[in-house]
Amino acid sequence: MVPPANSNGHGARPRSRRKRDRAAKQQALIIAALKLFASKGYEATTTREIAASAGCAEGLIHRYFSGKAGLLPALLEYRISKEVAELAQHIRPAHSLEDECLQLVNWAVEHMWADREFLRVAIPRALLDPSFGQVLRRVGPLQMARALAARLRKFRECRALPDADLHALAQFVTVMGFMFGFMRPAVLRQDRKTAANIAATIAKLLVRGLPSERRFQQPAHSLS
Amino acid sequence: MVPPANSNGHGARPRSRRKRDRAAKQQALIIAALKLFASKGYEATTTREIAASAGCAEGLIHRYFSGKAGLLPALLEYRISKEVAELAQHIRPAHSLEDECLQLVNWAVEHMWADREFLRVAIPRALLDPSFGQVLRRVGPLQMARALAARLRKFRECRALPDADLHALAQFVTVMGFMFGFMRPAVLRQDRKTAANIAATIAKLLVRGLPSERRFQQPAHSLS
Amino acid sequence: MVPPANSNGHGARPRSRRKRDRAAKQQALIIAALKLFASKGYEATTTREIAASAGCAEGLIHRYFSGKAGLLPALLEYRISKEVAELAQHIRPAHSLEDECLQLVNWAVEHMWADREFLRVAIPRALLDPSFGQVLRRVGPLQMARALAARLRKFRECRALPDADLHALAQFVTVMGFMFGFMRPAVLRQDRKTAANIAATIAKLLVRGLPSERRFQQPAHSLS
Amino acid sequence: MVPPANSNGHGARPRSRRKRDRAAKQQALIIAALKLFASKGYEATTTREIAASAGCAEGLIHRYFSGKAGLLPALLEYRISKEVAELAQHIRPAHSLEDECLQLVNWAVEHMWADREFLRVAIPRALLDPSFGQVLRRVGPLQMARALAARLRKFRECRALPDADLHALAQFVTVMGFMFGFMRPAVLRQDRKTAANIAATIAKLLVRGLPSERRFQQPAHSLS
DNA sequence: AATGAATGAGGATTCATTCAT
DNA sequence: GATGAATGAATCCTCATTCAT
Repeated sequence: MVPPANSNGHGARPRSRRKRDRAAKQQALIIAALKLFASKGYEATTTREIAASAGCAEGLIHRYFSGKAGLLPALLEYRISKEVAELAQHIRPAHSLEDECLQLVNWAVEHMWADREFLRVAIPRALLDPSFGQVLRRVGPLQMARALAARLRKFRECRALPDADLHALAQFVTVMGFMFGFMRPAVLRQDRKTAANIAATIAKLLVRGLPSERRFQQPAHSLS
Repeated sequence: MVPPANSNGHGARPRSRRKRDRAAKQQALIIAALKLFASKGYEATTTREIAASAGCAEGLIHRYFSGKAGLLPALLEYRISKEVAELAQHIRPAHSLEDECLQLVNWAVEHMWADREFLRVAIPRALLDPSFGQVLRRVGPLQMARALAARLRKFRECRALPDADLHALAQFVTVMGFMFGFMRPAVLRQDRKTAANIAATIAKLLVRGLPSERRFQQPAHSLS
Repeated sequence: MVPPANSNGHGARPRSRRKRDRAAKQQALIIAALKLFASKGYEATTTREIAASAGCAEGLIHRYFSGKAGLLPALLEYRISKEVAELAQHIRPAHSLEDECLQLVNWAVEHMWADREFLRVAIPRALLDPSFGQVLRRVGPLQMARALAARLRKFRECRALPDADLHALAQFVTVMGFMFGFMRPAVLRQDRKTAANIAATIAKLLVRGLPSERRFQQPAHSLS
Repeated sequence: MVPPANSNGHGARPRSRRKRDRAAKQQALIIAALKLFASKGYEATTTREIAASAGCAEGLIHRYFSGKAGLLPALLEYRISKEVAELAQHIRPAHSLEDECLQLVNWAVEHMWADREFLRVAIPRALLDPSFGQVLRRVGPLQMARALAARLRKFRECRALPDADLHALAQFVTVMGFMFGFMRPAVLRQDRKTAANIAATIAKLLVRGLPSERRFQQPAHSLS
């Protein structure tokens, strides 16, 4: 919905003050709003600041988004449009379910940290606006968990895992990502490394209980 | 900062009354602020509303807390003073580490839900004010994790558990509580029961990997 | 200022079309402005509304009338150009001065009511802009009174009437028209019929004192 | 409703900037608003100007009148509260109906002129707000006509006058007052003297047709 | 000490006007 | 010449804070 960057083919010339480039201005406003809302909060950010930071007129906020409030849904859409499905495609599957889990937790932690600006804006909004919260759940943890589950299901070890457990595992990953990639470092100001270590330690604790190829390979010794 | 309910064992009238009144009004203001901040957000709540809801004059907010902003630290302190150490004392230790973990996760979920009003106020604040975030970490997850670790250490099974793992376990419990007791139901509007179920499923997944008495008792069959 | 409907007898196409279009758009803008100013007031009407209602671009208001304010004089001129001298020509002279007066008062009441849209715009303007007021007086009551006086002078009864009285009589007619044709029904929301009746009753009161053919002819009987 | 001037008994001392005198401030605001609305129009007057002119804070306009718009009804009430019944009591009855009529027309002209500030505000409002127009009719011409009719009825000559005529006569007086005391001089910028003369001439025209003591008493000479 | 009336800085929004297309 | 997107000055109003009572 939010049009892509739209660089005008020409090298950015002195460019007279008045330009007509709706898409670019919209995006500039959204990005400026994201930055400002994230750092000072929605209420404390003035439309004037946003316009100044985006390099355009205050009035455009009202023309394009019909008011300051309209920037919030636009923000959500913008982020979704960028993110869709780039989820777990950037990392290669590990060789074992255990390693995959550990790797995914690490990835989730990084991912959430990378997304912290958006989360800083979205979470306070979700607290105030139930419908915003619901949408956020759908496009956030729900979507992510689905993608993760799809990835995990490919492992042979999972054959022995009930579906509910598999989904729980996926959720576990998102939860660890959110807590130790965002809440702890970005909200509670815990050292990022410390947070990541805790996440890894917890993940290791959990993977111990997962079905293991190694164990499958030595079924004779297996307990039952 | 917030005077306790009112000591002054003596029956001295005029002074005592004064003090009692003052303390009562302070508390009334704090409680009113908590309720209003939680439901409408800090910025959208006016000092007039708070005063009205607390049944006293607007000016008192400034006299007692030196402004609207001063209500936030007062809120934090008030909550701490109430909560200290009531942590895990209300539930009896389970008979096994496994059961204890499951039980604690359940408890943590309930606990966070019960605390949701405070969290609704505190989290957006922590996002905007780093020092608030740090304090919150100390009085929140950190304190809780310590208490939980102390509880867990009592279990014999933990002898085999490195200290880091034990702390990770404690953190795991707080994380599950926060996510499925607060974030999911209160922020992302997920059904509370659903959230609690996911928490329990994840917890079961994890406890499988924990050292177990049963397994210790039957070392012969144990895997390694 | 407002070009006439379009002269240019020749069939020259492109230029002529242009002119016609231009004139048509100007008139459309004026009419749209009249309607909107009359119903919502000058200030509450936006140039965008006017342009939309006239079916052309906002910018034209500035090109043709050099701004919103320029529509007001244009409005005045437009109305004058339409109205000039159609004054008392639509009704036939009565047989006596008395009847003529009554008839003219009725006519004036109707006339002012028919003109209410313009008056709704013009009067508030005259209140704010002295020069507008003066122009309005000249093209309104003054012109009308002159035309009425010319008409009345034709009656034989008026020979006995000083010129001042004759002019006063003409003014009386315009005043009654304005008050009971516009002010009472359009501004003070009095029932139109009621207003017209009062006007007629007052007029009858006045004509009693006028010189009368009958009385001159039959002075002996006069008193009865 | 609007409390009277309320001079505080003390001689106006240096008087610290901050005073608590609701009634006085309300009135000051109303008077400032009347003056400004009358001279620049309602829309062109800013709340800041009003506050400055009244010597108090802008916010009070919203506290007392709940917004700029609230000043209009307040204005109406204020004017009514002052005016009630002072109507025709300031002039002594004349000795004949004729003289009374002439005298009343003069008075009405003066009265409307004295009220021009209020009328300058009220009439544009009535044009935009039907209910304002209705109220205005009731408290303006209607009330005035009633008072005038009561006065006129006392004259013996009126015994011969049907009630409808008597009321028409009263209306005639108000109409002349409004037109030549307000519309002509204040709106159409006609010279005040000229306007008053026309009013007098018209009135003389009308009184000629009224029943007359003299004529009744000396019917024989009447015609002259 | 408590009250709440008064203050006025600061913000979102509207809209006439300009000007790139 | 016509269009309507962009501009930003100017407005009403809110609300934390002050302070007379």
